[in-house]
Amino acid sequence: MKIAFLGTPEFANDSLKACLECGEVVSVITQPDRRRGRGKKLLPTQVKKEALKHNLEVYQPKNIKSEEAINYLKALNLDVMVVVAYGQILSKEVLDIPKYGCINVHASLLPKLRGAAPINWAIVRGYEVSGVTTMQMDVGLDTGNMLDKIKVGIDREMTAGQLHDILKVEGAKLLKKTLEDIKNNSLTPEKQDDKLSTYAPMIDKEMARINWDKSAEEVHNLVRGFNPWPVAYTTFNSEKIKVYETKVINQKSNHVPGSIISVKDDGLLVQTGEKAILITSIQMPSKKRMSVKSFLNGHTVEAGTILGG
RNA sequence: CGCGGAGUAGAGCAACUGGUAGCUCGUCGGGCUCAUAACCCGGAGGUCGCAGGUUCAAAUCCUGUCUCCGCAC
Repeated sequence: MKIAFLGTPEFANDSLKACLECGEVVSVITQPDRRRGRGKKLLPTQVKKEALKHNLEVYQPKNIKSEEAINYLKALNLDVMVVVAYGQILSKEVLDIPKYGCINVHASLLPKLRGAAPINWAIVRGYEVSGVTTMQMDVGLDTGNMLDKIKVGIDREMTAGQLHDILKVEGAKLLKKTLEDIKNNSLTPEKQDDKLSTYAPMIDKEMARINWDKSAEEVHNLVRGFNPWPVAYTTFNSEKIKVYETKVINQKSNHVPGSIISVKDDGLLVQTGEKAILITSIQMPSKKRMSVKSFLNGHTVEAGTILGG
Protein backbone atom coordinates (compact mmCIF):
# COMPACT_ATOMS: atom_id res chain seq x y z
CA MET A 1 0.00 0.00 0.00
CA LYS A 2 1.50 3.32 -1.06
CA ILE A 3 0.90 6.01 1.53
CA ALA A 4 1.57 9.72 1.61
CA PHE A 5 1.61 11.16 5.13
CA LEU A 6 0.58 14.73 5.81
CA GLY A 7 1.25 16.12 9.27
CA THR A 8 3.06 18.88 11.08
CA PRO A 9 3.32 18.91 14.90
CA GLU A 10 4.50 16.36 17.43
CA PHE A 11 1.01 14.94 17.67
CA ALA A 12 1.36 13.43 14.20
CA ASN A 13 4.62 11.60 14.78
CA ASP A 14 3.21 8.44 16.31
CA SER A 15 0.74 8.17 13.46
CA LEU A 16 3.56 8.51 10.98
CA LYS A 17 5.27 5.57 12.64
CA ALA A 18 2.03 3.59 12.43
CA CYS A 19 1.98 4.22 8.68
CA LEU A 20 5.50 2.91 8.37
CA GLU A 21 4.30 -0.35 9.87
CA CYS A 22 1.26 -0.62 7.63
CA GLY A 23 2.53 0.25 4.23
CA GLU A 24 5.07 2.03 2.11
CA VAL A 25 5.32 5.70 2.98
CA VAL A 26 6.42 7.22 -0.30
CA SER A 27 6.27 10.83 0.82
CA VAL A 28 5.92 12.88 3.99
CA ILE A 29 4.28 16.20 3.43
CA THR A 30 4.57 18.88 6.08
CA GLN A 31 4.45 22.66 6.42
CA PRO A 32 7.46 24.60 5.15
CA ASP A 33 10.21 25.41 7.64
CA ARG A 34 9.36 28.65 9.35
CA ARG A 35 11.28 31.24 11.25
CA ARG A 36 10.17 30.63 14.75
CA GLY A 37 11.22 30.94 18.32
CA ARG A 38 13.61 33.32 19.96
CA GLY A 39 16.05 34.64 17.42
CA LYS A 40 13.68 33.74 14.59
CA LYS A 41 15.64 30.76 13.46
CA LEU A 42 14.49 28.70 10.52
CA LEU A 43 13.20 25.54 12.10
CA PRO A 44 11.85 22.29 10.66
CA THR A 45 8.50 20.89 11.80
CA GLN A 46 8.42 17.99 14.24
CA VAL A 47 7.13 15.70 11.51
CA LYS A 48 9.97 16.67 9.21
CA LYS A 49 12.48 15.79 11.90
CA GLU A 50 10.87 12.39 12.40
CA ALA A 51 10.66 11.74 8.66
CA LEU A 52 14.33 12.51 8.16
CA LYS A 53 15.20 10.07 10.93
CA HIS A 54 13.61 7.36 8.79
CA ASN A 55 15.14 8.66 5.58
CA LEU A 56 11.76 9.39 4.10
CA GLU A 57 11.15 11.78 1.26
CA VAL A 58 9.90 15.13 2.56
CA TYR A 59 7.83 17.58 0.58
CA GLN A 60 6.91 21.02 1.95
CA PRO A 61 4.62 22.88 -0.39
CA LYS A 62 3.54 26.37 0.56
CA ASN A 63 0.12 25.51 -0.76
CA ILE A 64 -1.09 21.93 -1.09
CA LYS A 65 -3.80 23.01 -3.51
CA SER A 66 -1.35 24.47 -6.00
CA GLU A 67 -0.94 22.91 -9.40
CA GLU A 68 2.60 21.96 -8.62
CA ALA A 69 1.62 20.12 -5.45
CA ILE A 70 -1.23 18.34 -7.17
CA ASN A 71 1.01 17.15 -9.96
CA TYR A 72 3.47 15.95 -7.39
CA LEU A 73 0.80 13.96 -5.57
CA LYS A 74 -0.63 12.47 -8.72
CA ALA A 75 2.77 11.22 -9.78
CA LEU A 76 3.10 9.26 -6.54
CA ASN A 77 0.36 6.87 -7.56
CA LEU A 78 -1.05 6.74 -4.08
CA ASP A 79 -3.40 4.25 -2.49
CA VAL A 80 -4.16 6.48 0.45
CA MET A 81 -3.21 9.76 2.06
CA VAL A 82 -3.10 9.95 5.85
CA VAL A 83 -3.64 13.41 7.28
CA VAL A 84 -2.88 14.19 10.92
CA ALA A 85 -2.80 17.81 12.08
CA TYR A 86 -1.36 18.99 8.81
CA GLY A 87 -2.45 22.60 9.00
CA GLN A 88 -3.73 23.17 5.50
CA ILE A 89 -7.17 22.57 4.08
CA LEU A 90 -7.31 20.03 1.28
CA SER A 91 -9.39 20.78 -1.78
CA LYS A 92 -11.63 18.24 -3.45
CA GLU A 93 -9.12 17.91 -6.20
CA VAL A 94 -6.49 16.86 -3.69
CA LEU A 95 -8.82 14.58 -1.76
CA ASP A 96 -9.66 12.65 -4.92
CA ILE A 97 -6.10 11.83 -5.85
CA PRO A 98 -5.46 8.63 -3.85
CA LYS A 99 -7.27 5.46 -4.77
CA TYR A 100 -8.84 5.11 -1.30
CA GLY A 101 -9.07 8.82 -0.60
CA CYS A 102 -7.78 10.60 2.48
CA ILE A 103 -7.91 9.32 6.02
CA ASN A 104 -7.75 11.73 8.92
CA VAL A 105 -6.99 11.18 12.57
CA HIS A 106 -8.84 13.72 14.67
CA ALA A 107 -8.30 14.20 18.40
CA SER A 108 -11.90 14.17 19.55
CA LEU A 109 -15.00 12.03 19.42
CA LEU A 110 -16.63 13.41 16.31
CA PRO A 111 -18.90 15.13 15.63
CA LYS A 112 -17.85 16.86 18.84
CA LEU A 113 -15.02 19.38 18.70
CA ARG A 114 -14.44 19.73 15.01
CA GLY A 115 -11.61 22.11 14.19
CA ALA A 116 -8.05 22.99 15.02
CA ALA A 117 -7.76 22.58 18.78
CA PRO A 118 -9.94 19.71 19.99
CA ILE A 119 -7.62 18.65 22.78
CA ASN A 120 -7.53 22.02 24.48
CA TRP A 121 -11.22 22.68 24.19
CA ALA A 122 -12.16 19.26 25.50
CA ILE A 123 -10.59 20.28 28.78
CA VAL A 124 -11.51 23.96 28.78
CA ARG A 125 -15.12 22.94 28.34
CA GLY A 126 -14.90 20.45 31.14
CA TYR A 127 -15.41 17.25 29.16
CA GLU A 128 -14.98 14.07 31.15
CA VAL A 129 -14.57 11.96 28.06
CA SER A 130 -12.92 12.60 24.72
CA GLY A 131 -10.93 10.47 22.35
CA VAL A 132 -9.77 10.06 18.79
CA THR A 133 -11.68 9.39 15.60
CA THR A 134 -10.51 8.30 12.19
CA MET A 135 -12.55 9.46 9.25
CA GLN A 136 -12.78 9.48 5.52
CA MET A 137 -12.11 13.10 4.66
CA ASP A 138 -14.46 15.22 2.60
CA VAL A 139 -14.34 18.91 1.71
CA GLY A 140 -15.91 20.08 4.99
CA LEU A 141 -13.98 20.82 8.14
CA ASP A 142 -13.79 17.48 9.94
CA THR A 143 -17.14 16.44 8.52
CA GLY A 144 -16.21 13.19 6.78
CA ASN A 145 -17.66 9.79 7.52
CA MET A 146 -16.31 8.26 10.68
CA LEU A 147 -14.41 5.01 10.47
CA ASP A 148 -13.42 4.21 14.03
CA LYS A 149 -13.09 5.70 17.51
CA ILE A 150 -11.34 5.26 20.81
CA LYS A 151 -12.67 6.89 23.96
CA VAL A 152 -10.40 8.32 26.62
CA GLY A 153 -11.47 9.48 30.07
CA ILE A 154 -10.35 12.88 31.32
CA ASP A 155 -9.90 13.33 35.05
CA ARG A 156 -10.37 16.66 36.71
CA GLU A 157 -6.69 17.42 37.09
CA MET A 158 -5.51 16.40 33.62
CA THR A 159 -3.84 19.06 31.49
CA ALA A 160 -4.06 19.47 27.74
CA GLY A 161 -0.45 18.36 27.52
CA GLN A 162 -1.22 15.10 29.25
CA LEU A 163 -4.31 14.46 27.15
CA HIS A 164 -2.30 15.26 24.04
CA ASP A 165 0.26 12.63 24.94
CA ILE A 166 -2.41 10.01 25.46
CA LEU A 167 -4.35 10.84 22.32
CA LYS A 168 -1.36 10.83 20.05
CA VAL A 169 -0.65 7.27 21.09
CA GLU A 170 -4.28 6.19 20.87
CA GLY A 171 -4.59 7.98 17.55
CA ALA A 172 -1.72 6.00 16.12
CA LYS A 173 -3.25 2.76 17.37
CA LEU A 174 -6.57 3.63 15.82
CA LEU A 175 -4.97 4.63 12.54
CA LYS A 176 -3.25 1.30 12.33
CA LYS A 177 -6.55 -0.45 12.75
CA THR A 178 -8.21 1.71 10.12
CA LEU A 179 -5.40 1.09 7.65
CA GLU A 180 -5.79 -2.64 8.22
CA ASP A 181 -9.50 -2.29 7.54
CA ILE A 182 -8.75 -0.58 4.26
CA LYS A 183 -6.47 -3.40 3.25
CA ASN A 184 -9.11 -5.96 4.17
CA ASN A 185 -11.83 -3.92 2.60
CA SER A 186 -13.75 -4.03 5.86
CA LEU A 187 -14.42 -0.37 6.57
CA THR A 188 -17.68 0.59 8.20
CA PRO A 189 -18.18 4.30 7.51
CA GLU A 190 -20.67 6.10 9.67
CA LYS A 191 -22.17 9.46 8.88
CA GLN A 192 -21.71 12.26 11.39
CA ASP A 193 -24.77 13.79 12.94
CA ASP A 194 -24.25 17.45 12.17
CA LYS A 195 -26.82 18.47 14.76
CA LEU A 196 -24.57 17.18 17.52
CA SER A 197 -21.45 18.87 16.22
CA THR A 198 -19.46 21.42 18.18
CA TYR A 199 -16.52 23.52 17.13
CA ALA A 200 -13.01 23.77 18.59
CA PRO A 201 -11.50 26.90 17.06
CA MET A 202 -7.86 27.76 16.84
CA ILE A 203 -6.56 29.14 20.10
CA ASP A 204 -5.99 32.83 20.42
CA LYS A 205 -3.83 34.15 23.24
CA GLU A 206 -6.60 36.39 24.45
CA MET A 207 -8.67 33.27 25.15
CA ALA A 208 -6.19 32.30 27.82
CA ARG A 209 -6.93 35.34 29.95
CA ILE A 210 -8.60 34.30 33.18
CA ASN A 211 -12.02 35.78 33.80
CA TRP A 212 -12.39 35.72 37.56
CA ASP A 213 -16.14 36.15 37.36
CA LYS A 214 -16.39 32.59 36.12
CA SER A 215 -16.78 29.71 38.52
CA ALA A 216 -13.79 28.04 40.12
CA GLU A 217 -14.35 24.98 37.95
CA GLU A 218 -14.35 27.03 34.78
CA VAL A 219 -11.16 28.82 35.75
CA HIS A 220 -9.57 25.53 36.66
CA ASN A 221 -10.57 24.04 33.31
CA LEU A 222 -9.08 27.01 31.48
CA VAL A 223 -5.82 26.61 33.36
CA ARG A 224 -5.64 22.89 32.56
CA GLY A 225 -6.82 23.25 28.99
CA PHE A 226 -4.24 25.84 28.06
CA ASN A 227 -1.34 24.12 29.75
CA PRO A 228 1.33 23.73 28.41
CA TRP A 229 0.30 26.25 25.77
CA PRO A 230 -0.52 29.13 25.66
CA VAL A 231 -1.01 29.01 29.45
CA ALA A 232 -3.78 30.81 31.29
CA TYR A 233 -2.77 34.20 32.59
CA THR A 234 -3.90 37.07 34.72
CA THR A 235 -2.31 40.24 35.98
CA PHE A 236 -0.76 40.80 39.37
CA ASN A 237 0.43 44.27 40.34
CA SER A 238 0.25 45.18 36.62
CA GLU A 239 2.49 42.31 35.67
CA LYS A 240 1.32 39.49 33.50
CA ILE A 241 1.63 36.21 35.27
CA LYS A 242 0.98 32.79 33.87
CA VAL A 243 -0.99 30.37 35.98
CA TYR A 244 0.10 26.77 35.58
CA GLU A 245 -1.66 24.91 38.34
CA THR A 246 -4.77 25.47 40.37
CA LYS A 247 -6.97 23.60 42.75
CA VAL A 248 -10.67 24.16 43.23
CA ILE A 249 -11.47 24.94 46.85
CA ASN A 250 -15.01 24.55 48.04
CA GLN A 251 -15.28 27.67 50.13
CA LYS A 252 -17.51 30.69 50.12
CA SER A 253 -16.53 34.22 50.99
CA ASN A 254 -17.71 37.74 50.36
CA HIS A 255 -14.60 38.82 48.51
CA VAL A 256 -14.67 40.37 45.07
CA PRO A 257 -13.93 37.87 42.28
CA GLY A 258 -10.22 37.97 41.55
CA SER A 259 -9.15 39.12 44.99
CA ILE A 260 -6.69 37.15 47.06
CA ILE A 261 -8.58 35.86 50.06
CA SER A 262 -5.48 34.70 51.84
CA VAL A 263 -1.88 33.75 51.28
CA LYS A 264 -1.41 30.12 52.17
CA ASP A 265 1.81 28.29 52.68
CA ASP A 266 1.49 26.49 49.37
CA GLY A 267 -0.49 28.91 47.26
CA LEU A 268 -2.71 31.92 46.81
CA LEU A 269 -6.36 31.46 47.63
CA VAL A 270 -8.36 33.49 45.15
CA GLN A 271 -12.06 34.25 45.00
CA THR A 272 -13.85 33.39 41.75
CA GLY A 273 -17.41 34.00 40.64
CA GLU A 274 -18.32 30.96 42.66
CA LYS A 275 -16.16 29.17 45.22
CA ALA A 276 -12.44 29.79 45.50
CA ILE A 277 -9.35 28.53 43.76
CA LEU A 278 -5.83 27.91 45.01
CA ILE A 279 -3.05 28.93 42.65
CA THR A 280 -0.05 26.73 43.30
CA SER A 281 2.25 27.22 40.32
CA ILE A 282 2.97 30.40 38.38
CA GLN A 283 5.46 32.17 36.17
CA MET A 284 6.39 35.84 36.33
CA PRO A 285 7.70 37.70 33.26
CA SER A 286 11.30 36.79 32.51
CA LYS A 287 11.20 34.13 35.19
CA LYS A 288 10.93 30.43 35.12
CA ARG A 289 7.86 28.65 36.17
CA MET A 290 7.88 28.09 39.92
CA SER A 291 5.69 26.92 42.73
CA VAL A 292 3.90 29.66 44.61
CA LYS A 293 5.65 28.36 47.70
CA SER A 294 8.98 29.27 46.14
CA PHE A 295 7.65 32.55 44.88
CA LEU A 296 6.62 33.51 48.38
CA ASN A 297 10.16 32.96 49.64
CA GLY A 298 11.27 36.03 47.74
CA HIS A 299 8.13 38.13 47.51
CA THR A 300 5.57 39.48 49.87
CA VAL A 301 1.99 39.15 48.76
CA GLU A 302 -0.78 40.89 50.63
CA ALA A 303 -4.22 39.43 51.02
CA GLY A 304 -6.79 41.60 49.31
CA THR A 305 -4.71 42.20 46.19
CA ILE A 306 -6.91 42.00 43.13
CA LEU A 307 -5.86 39.87 40.19
CA GLY A 308 -6.94 40.61 36.65
CA GLY A 309 -8.30 44.10 36.39
C1' C B 1 21.49 39.59 13.48
C1' G B 2 12.91 40.74 15.50
C1' C B 3 12.20 43.33 20.79
C1' G B 4 13.30 42.70 25.86
C1' G B 5 14.52 40.47 30.86
C1' A B 6 17.65 37.38 33.88
C1' G B 7 21.94 34.42 35.79
C1' U B 8 24.27 35.89 43.93
C1' A B 9 24.00 29.79 49.59
C1' G B 10 19.32 23.60 48.32
C1' A B 11 14.79 27.16 46.64
C1' G B 12 13.03 32.29 45.91
C1' C B 13 14.86 37.18 46.30
C1' A B 14 18.23 41.83 48.31
C1' A B 15 22.75 44.57 48.20
C1' C B 16 21.06 52.93 45.73
C1' U B 17 25.78 56.38 43.60
C1' G B 18 32.18 50.22 43.54
C1' G B 19 35.13 48.80 49.64
C1' U B 20 35.54 40.81 50.02
C1' A B 21 27.57 39.52 50.68
C1' G B 22 22.25 39.77 53.44
C1' C B 23 16.71 38.31 53.83
C1' U B 24 12.65 34.53 53.62
C1' C B 25 11.97 29.28 53.19
C1' G B 26 14.43 24.76 53.62
C1' U B 27 18.35 22.04 56.20
C1' C B 28 21.34 20.54 60.82
C1' G B 29 21.75 20.91 66.34
C1' G B 30 19.45 22.48 70.87
C1' G B 31 15.17 24.46 73.72
C1' C B 32 9.87 25.17 74.80
C1' U B 33 5.29 22.17 74.41
C1' C B 34 0.50 16.89 75.53
C1' A B 35 1.73 18.05 70.54
C1' U B 36 2.82 20.65 65.88
C1' A B 37 4.06 22.64 59.33
C1' A B 38 3.83 27.03 65.58
C1' C B 39 7.53 29.62 68.78
C1' C B 40 12.82 30.57 70.86
C1' C B 41 18.35 29.94 70.49
C1' G B 42 22.42 28.44 67.64
C1' G B 43 25.13 26.21 63.25
C1' A B 44 26.40 24.61 58.25
C1' G B 45 26.14 26.24 53.37
C1' G B 46 28.09 31.18 48.21
C1' U B 47 35.49 31.28 44.09
C1' C B 48 28.28 36.57 43.34
C1' G B 49 27.14 32.04 35.15
C1' C B 50 32.23 31.98 32.59
C1' A B 51 36.62 34.77 30.58
C1' G B 52 39.11 39.17 30.20
C1' G B 53 39.57 44.68 31.28
C1' U B 54 39.33 49.46 34.35
C1' U B 55 40.62 50.34 39.71
C1' C B 56 44.31 50.77 45.72
C1' A B 57 39.56 47.98 45.74
C1' A B 58 33.99 45.11 41.83
C1' A B 59 28.52 41.08 42.87
C1' U B 60 28.35 46.28 41.80
C1' C B 61 31.66 49.85 35.83
C1' C B 62 33.37 48.12 30.47
C1' U B 63 34.01 44.11 26.66
C1' G B 64 33.30 39.28 25.10
C1' U B 65 31.03 34.46 25.90
C1' C B 66 27.59 30.57 27.60
C1' U B 67 22.77 29.41 29.56
C1' C B 68 17.72 30.42 30.76
C1' C B 69 13.22 33.15 30.23
C1' G B 70 9.12 36.93 28.60
C1' C B 71 6.97 39.21 24.13
C1' A B 72 6.54 38.56 19.19
C1' C B 73 5.69 34.08 16.06
